[in-house]
Amino acid sequence: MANRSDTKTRILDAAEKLFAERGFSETSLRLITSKAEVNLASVNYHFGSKKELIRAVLARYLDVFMPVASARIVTLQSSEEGASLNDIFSSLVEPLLDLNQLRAEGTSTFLQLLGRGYIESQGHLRWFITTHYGEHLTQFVKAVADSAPHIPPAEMFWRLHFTLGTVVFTMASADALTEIAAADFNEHNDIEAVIRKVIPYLSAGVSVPVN
Amino acid sequence: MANRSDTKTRILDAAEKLFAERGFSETSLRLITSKAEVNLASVNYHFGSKKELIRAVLARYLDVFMPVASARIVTLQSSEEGASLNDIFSSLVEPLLDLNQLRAEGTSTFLQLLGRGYIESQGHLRWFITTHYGEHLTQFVKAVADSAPHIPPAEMFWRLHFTLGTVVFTMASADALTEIAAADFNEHNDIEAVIRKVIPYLSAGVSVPVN
DNA sequence: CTCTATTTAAAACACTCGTTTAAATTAAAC
DNA sequence: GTTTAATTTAAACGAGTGTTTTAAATAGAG
Repeated sequence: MANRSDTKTRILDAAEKLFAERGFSETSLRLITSKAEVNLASVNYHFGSKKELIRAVLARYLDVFMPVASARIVTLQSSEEGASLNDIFSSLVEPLLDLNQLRAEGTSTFLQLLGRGYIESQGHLRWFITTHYGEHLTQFVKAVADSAPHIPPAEMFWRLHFTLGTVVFTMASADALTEIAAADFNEHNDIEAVIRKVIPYLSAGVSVPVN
Repeated sequence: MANRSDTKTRILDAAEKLFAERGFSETSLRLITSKAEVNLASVNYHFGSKKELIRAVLARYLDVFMPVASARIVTLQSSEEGASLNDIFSSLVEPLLDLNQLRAEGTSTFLQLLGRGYIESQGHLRWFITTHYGEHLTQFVKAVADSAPHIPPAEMFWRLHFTLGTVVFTMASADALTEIAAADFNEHNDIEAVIRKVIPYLSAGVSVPVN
C-alpha cells in the first residue's frame, strides 16, 4: 500500500463536483482526472470502471445519509402518535443539511447527484440504490402512507413518484433556478431555502383527497 | 425536387420514437437512419445537424399544440369569472389528447419529448422553446397566477418549476411507471389516466397557502 | 539494503459519434 | 431526349470515448 494525498479521494472529489454540475454521461474520465490532477488510468485501477465510480460517488453520501434519515423517522413515529406529512418531510431536512459538514456544498451536491442519477441511468443506478438501501426506502414509504391513510396504496404510488419528480428535477436545476430567482425577484436563496419551499408543495399534493 | 415516400418524414417519425424512448444524446443518428431505412447522410442533408433535427421533432408537435392550448385558455378566461387551477390544467388535457389523432401515441410521445428536452438540453432547446413559443408560455403563467392571487409572484415562480418538474419527470418515465403500477396494483393506466391523476396533485401544491 | 507488491505513468487500442465529401442516381424542366 | 437540379449512396474523416497494456516509479516488509 502506497500513495500520496489519496488518489482515490481526489478522484471522488473531482468526480462528484463534475457529475453534479454536468451529469454523468456528459462528464468524461479525462475531464475528471485532469481536474483531480491524477492519471487517466487510475480511475480504472481504483474503481474498475466508470459505472462503479458513479456508484462509489453516490455511496459515499448515501452511506452517511440513509441511516441518519432512517433513525429520524423511527424516532418521529415512536414519539408522537400521528406524524404529519410535513413532519416526515421536514425530518429529512437536518440530515440533508448535515451533509454540508461532510463536505463543502455537500447538501446540494448530493441532491443534484440523486437527481442526475434518477434521470440519466437506465437501470444500473436504480438497481444499486434499491438493493443497497431498499429497507430505508420502504420504511420511508410506509411512514408516508401511514400519515395519509385516506390515500389508497395505488394512488400513493403515483403521488410519491410525482414527489420524486419534483425533488429530482428541482435539485438537478437548482443552481439555474436560484440564479433566475435572484435576477427576476431579487430573492437570494440557498439550498435550504429551496428545500423549505418545496416541502409544503409536496405535502399538499400527496395528501389532497382523491376526486 | 424529388423523393420517394418522403425521407424527411421517415426520419422525423423514427427520431421522435427513439428520442422519446431513450433520450436525445443516447440516440445516435445511425440508429435513427437504420430504423427509418434511409441513408445516414440524409439527416445532415435534410436537417443540417442533429440539433436541428431535435428541434424539428419538437416543433412538429409544438406548432400544433401551442395555438390550440392558448385558445383554450383564452376562452376559459373570457367565459367565466375566476377559473380554478384545476380548470386551467384540465383545459390542456383535450389539446394534449388530440395529439393522438396527429400520430399514434402522439400524446405520450410529445410529453416524453418535452420531458427529455427540459432534462437533457444544456440551453439550445430552452432557448428554442422560449423564443418560438414564449408568448403562449407567459400567457399560461399569467392565467395560473390570476387563479391563485394569494401566492406572491416569487413563490409562484418556484411552484411552477416544481410543477414542471413533476410533469416532466413523470412523463419521461411514464412507461416504466405504468408497468410497475400494472404489476404491483393490477392498475392498467394509459397516458390520459396518468394526466388525470397528476392534475389534482399539481393544483393542490401550487395553491397551498404559504407558511 | 533487497525484494516484493502496490501504485502511477504514458501510450495505444478499439470503438462510437456527428459530419463531410464525392460520386451515383433519380426526378424535374425545357 | 437532353440538360439541370435535387436527392441518395457509400466511404472516409476527425474527434472523442472508456478501457487495456506495458513499463516505470514508489513504498513497505524482512
